[in-house]
Amino acid sequence: MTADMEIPAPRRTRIQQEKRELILEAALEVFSTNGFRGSTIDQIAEAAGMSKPNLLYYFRRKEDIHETLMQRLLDTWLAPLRELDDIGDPLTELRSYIRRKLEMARDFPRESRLFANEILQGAPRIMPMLEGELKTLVDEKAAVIKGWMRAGKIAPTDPWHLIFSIWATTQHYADFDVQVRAVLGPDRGGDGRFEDAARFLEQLFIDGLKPKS
Amino acid sequence: MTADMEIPAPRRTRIQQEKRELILEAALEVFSTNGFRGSTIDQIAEAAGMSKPNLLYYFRRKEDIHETLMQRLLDTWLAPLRELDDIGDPLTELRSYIRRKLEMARDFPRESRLFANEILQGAPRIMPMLEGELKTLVDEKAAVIKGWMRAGKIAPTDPWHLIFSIWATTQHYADFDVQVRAVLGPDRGGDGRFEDAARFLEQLFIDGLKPKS
DNA sequence: CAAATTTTTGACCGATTGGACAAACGTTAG
DNA sequence: CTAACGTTTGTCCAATCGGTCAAAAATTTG
Repeated sequence: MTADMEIPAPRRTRIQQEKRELILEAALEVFSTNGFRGSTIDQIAEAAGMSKPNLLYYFRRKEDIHETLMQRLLDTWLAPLRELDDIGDPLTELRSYIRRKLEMARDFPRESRLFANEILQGAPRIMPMLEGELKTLVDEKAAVIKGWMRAGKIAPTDPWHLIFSIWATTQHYADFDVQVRAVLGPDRGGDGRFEDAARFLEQLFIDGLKPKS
Repeated sequence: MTADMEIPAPRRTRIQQEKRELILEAALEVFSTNGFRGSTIDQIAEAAGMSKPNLLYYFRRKEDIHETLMQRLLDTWLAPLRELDDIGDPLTELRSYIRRKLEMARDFPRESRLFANEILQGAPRIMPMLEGELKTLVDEKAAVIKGWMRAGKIAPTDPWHLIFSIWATTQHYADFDVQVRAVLGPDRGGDGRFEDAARFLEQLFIDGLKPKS
């Protein structure tokens, strides 16, 4: 595509695979909390329980780690949207999409923050993917949603901004978790906050704020 | 409070004030796009059109710039929420809050990204403010909103998560601007995207997605 | 066992970083 | 003019950074 693919190097040993996984796990932790430039190889090496030269034996450059991490992330990150399907009731379909995204924010907050960091800095490393793969997928799903609107199944509005609002509201609970917990306080900021959020978001997206009366 | 307040140094010259403003303006640009650790004093100095030692004559440490920037930010950042008032129609009041927040995302995207960067990294420098000033303000406004709900003016739901969702959806257009523009493409990603967003958000928050029928 | 190969490490390097400092420069007041 | 003060800069420094390298250690292979 835009550049030559990474050589599909034959990961020899299973041990080598495992060490690479170990490094990627440690790097996810470090990168997601400090950003790319804010993270050092030493930090990642220490988190992975090995020396810096040893880490560089498995990944030649710091960027290689980040790139590998980012490539994996994107697949799993877009999976929920890919599942959004034309079969079944539209409102139910959207409800489950919101729920899936919120579960991802709960279960994979580091991945969410890694992604947010990248976008915040102007997406220097994944811009082609945003304009290509991501845009294609969103356009496709926007068409599906537009179909639902034409069929009178959901209120007519802008499908793209609808998708943005789902991303924003759900990922907020991963990216801004510190703030959410600080504002909710010790009582309501516990594990229950995701269920509260799920309840609220469902109501917001389905019924809005206008009183029933 | 937690630490000794910054000494209210008597900013002597008006020229000195102006130079400090110049530096803060440049630092806002640099910090908001590279994060704190990703930014260098040299970058800020160059953006401000002066040499590094000269910059360090006005701010002794890199952290001082960031701290000053952050303190100013917080005041203006919470202003829209402070304006949320109990007088007037609740739905109208919420509508204007959303509009004001979206305008801030449009007009002050750098401030939004600076704040997002800080939160993403765990809010190491403003945690006390989140648990103190911010929580107090949000709790106060949540009480106002709860009053509206009890009066049947808006649908009963969780006021805290409502505020979160407004923050998330509006700031998304500043923090994830690159992604928004990439997905919308050249046609719809132009200046009109904020008006589209305003229209969509108003409908979402007032009526939700359920068809009128 | 021994040879070959893979893995790990200590030592090191050049570049960049935040910051210090004294000297030079400019401006203003007497 | 000149002394005092505020401003600017070139130079320097120690710490940290990403990354190299050769040699040691461990493991695999025959």
